[in-house]
Amino acid sequence: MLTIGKLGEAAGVKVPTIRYYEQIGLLPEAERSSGNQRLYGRRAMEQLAFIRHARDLGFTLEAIRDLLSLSDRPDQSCAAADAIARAQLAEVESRLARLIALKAELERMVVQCAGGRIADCRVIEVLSDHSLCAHDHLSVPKSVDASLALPASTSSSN
Amino acid sequence: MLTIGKLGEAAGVKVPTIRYYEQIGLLPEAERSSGNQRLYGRRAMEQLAFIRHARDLGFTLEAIRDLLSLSDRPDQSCAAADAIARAQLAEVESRLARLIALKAELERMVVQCAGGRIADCRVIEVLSDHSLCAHDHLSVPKSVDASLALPASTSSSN
DNA sequence: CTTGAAGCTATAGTTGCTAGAGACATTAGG
DNA sequence: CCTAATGTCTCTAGCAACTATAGCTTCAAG
Repeated sequence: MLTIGKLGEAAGVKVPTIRYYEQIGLLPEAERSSGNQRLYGRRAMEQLAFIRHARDLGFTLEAIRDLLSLSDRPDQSCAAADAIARAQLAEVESRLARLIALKAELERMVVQCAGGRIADCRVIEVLSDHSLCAHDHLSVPKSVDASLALPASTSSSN
Repeated sequence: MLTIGKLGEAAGVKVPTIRYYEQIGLLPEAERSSGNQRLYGRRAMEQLAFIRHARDLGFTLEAIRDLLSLSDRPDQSCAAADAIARAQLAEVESRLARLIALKAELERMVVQCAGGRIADCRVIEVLSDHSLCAHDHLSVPKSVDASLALPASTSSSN
C-alpha cells in the first residue's frame, strides 16, 4: 500500500492532482489509514498511469472518464473506444494544421523585421493590418474551434 | 461611432469579450453615449483588430499588452517586438513538435484497433501500458510545459 | 407607443489543475 | 521518548481567457 506521495512519484502525477482526480470522481475514493491518510494499491496505480498517459496524449478528462468506464467492461465492443481515439486524432490533426499556418506567418513576421524602429516594424505592421497577412482569416469552423488548445499535458514528474 | 455590437461584428470579436478586454485594461475605457452605452471610433476598431489578429496567432493577452504599448512608441527600436514574436514562434514550434508525436501515436492506436472486444482493444491497451507506446515519456521540460496550449483563437464571428 | 433587439452591470461557470493556510500524522535522528 | 522535519489532511482561492446567466435599461423600427 502506497501513500499518496509515493503513488504520485511512481505515476508521475503531482499529489494535489491525484486528490483532484478523486474529487471529480475520476479516481475512486481511496482507502484510508488509521490516521486518515489515503492508501493506494496496484489497481489505483494502474488507473492513474492510464489517466496520465491519456492526458499526455491530449485526451480531455471527460474523454478519459469514458475510456475508463469502457475499460471496465471488457466484453463490450471496442467501437466506442475507437471512436474516442479517432475524435482525439481528428482534433490533433486540426490543431496541427492550424499551428503550421501560424508558424509560417510568425516566421514571415520575424524574418522581415529588419531591426529598425517600431514605426517600420514588420511585426507590429502585420498585426495591425490584417490584409498584409497570408492566411485570409485563419477561420476555423465553429465546431472545431473549441478544440484548438492542447491540455497542457501535466509537466511530467510529481 | 459604433456601438459595441457593430464593433464586435466588424472585428470578429464577441461582445462580452470586448467588455472583458476593457475590464482587464487591454482596451481603454470606451466613450459612452447619453444612455451609457459604449461608443467606439476608428482607433478602437484598429486596436481591437490588432488584438484579434494577435490572438489568432496565439499570443497571450500579456504579450499583446506589451505589443500594444510598444506600438504606442513608434520611435523606439523594434527589438522588443521582435523578441516577443520570436518567443511566440518558438512556442509554436515546440507545440508543433509535440503534436506531431501525439498524432503518430494516436494513429498507431487507431489503426491497430481491429474493432473487436474491449479486452483486446489496442486503444485501451496502449493507454494502460506505457511500455507499449512509442515515445518514452513524451516529457517536456518544465519551462516549456505551460506553453503547450494554443489559446483557442476566439471562433471568428461576433 | 409598443415591442423586441441590443445594451448595461455583476456574478458565476468553464478546464485542469496549482498554490496557500492551518491542522494532524508519520518517520528519522539523537 | 522526544523533537524536528517532512508528509498529509481539508478547504479555499487563483490562473488564462473567456462564456453564460440574471435582471435591468436603452434604443430603433413599425
